[in-house]
Amino acid sequence: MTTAFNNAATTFSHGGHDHGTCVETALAAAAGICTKRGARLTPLRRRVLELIWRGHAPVGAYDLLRALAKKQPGAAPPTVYRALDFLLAHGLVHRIESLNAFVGCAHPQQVHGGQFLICSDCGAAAEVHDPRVDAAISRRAAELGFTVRHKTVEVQGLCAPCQDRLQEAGHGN
Amino acid sequence: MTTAFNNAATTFSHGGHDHGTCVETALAAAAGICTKRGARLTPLRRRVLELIWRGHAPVGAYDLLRALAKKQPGAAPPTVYRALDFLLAHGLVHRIESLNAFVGCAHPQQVHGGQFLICSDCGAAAEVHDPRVDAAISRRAAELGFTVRHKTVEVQGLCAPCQDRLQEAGHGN
DNA sequence: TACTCTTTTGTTATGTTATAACATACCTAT
DNA sequence: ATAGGTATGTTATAACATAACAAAAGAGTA
Repeated sequence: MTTAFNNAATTFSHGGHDHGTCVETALAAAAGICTKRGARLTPLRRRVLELIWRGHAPVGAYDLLRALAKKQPGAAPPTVYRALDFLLAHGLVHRIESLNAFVGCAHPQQVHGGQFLICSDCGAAAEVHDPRVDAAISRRAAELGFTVRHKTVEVQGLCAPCQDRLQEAGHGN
Repeated sequence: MTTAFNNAATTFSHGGHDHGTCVETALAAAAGICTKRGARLTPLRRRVLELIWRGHAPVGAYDLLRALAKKQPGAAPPTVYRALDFLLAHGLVHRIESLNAFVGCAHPQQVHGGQFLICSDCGAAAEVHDPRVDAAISRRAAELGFTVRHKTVEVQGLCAPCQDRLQEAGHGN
């Protein structure tokens, strides 16, 4: 299967794609995975996942909480953190360490560490899986006798559309 | 110059090295760099850097604050965060995003992003600079039209000594 | 020296992120 | 129906970080 959502081009396309498709695909995939594993994607967990998939920019736990609280007055920090724990454990979302925020996983079929390109301008985070990056890290760790449990790769910078736009804006100055 | 401190072997050597040398070397290097740049390594900043270099495990800002407060009753969060800002700006320490903590920089001569191997057992973080990792990330970003500003690479796992020790402990079970 | 400008530090308050601990409700299988 | 596990509600607090303004300390100059 080729997941059509959340590659770098889509992630950084700034509304130039049908985001409803991203959300639907992600929720359907999540439901399927949970069923297969006997895990329960409860309404609350599903709702949190849906809120995370509202955009391609990582979302903070308290942003989720505020959104959740609109329809669910009893919501408190543990409500959202417990849902996030579940989603993280099943590889349905990733935590972006450098932002203390969470983003939907583009490839939830198997749990994995992610590599992320994070645009400082539009805030979107694209998940990439470069085997060369992965291999280079694993190789270096092995050389040093270090056993890898989890890799975090987060690259801050500017996505192509934002570069273009900023350059445009610069012409007038 | 070859910096003898804080390579993976030293970092993960668990007291099997003269740590006083690490600290002295780091402080001397920091002093030299600041002088060269016309930056002021004030007693407070120097003290914070020294506290960070007490060990090879990343230290939280509030741990630093508690240590600082023993000899400096007026110390408050901004005291330590401002010192950290200075040290970060001059590349004398790194922030470990996945731990919200700070560690001394092994190669402060030029400001740079770091790659870290972080042992989940002993807590030590070794700074590595693998050009292949760096190149692989840059190459992938370039392919996607993404301009890199800062790379974060943090690998959680087990260092060699901890693996050995845990295996030893396992024999009895 | 006295003045002034800049940098650094002190101080108080608050914002933001995350978890502990215990109570309640809800499924599910016998 | 009921016991045992899983999920959620609820209150409180821990841990991490910054805003805003005041005071002090350094550096250059008249």
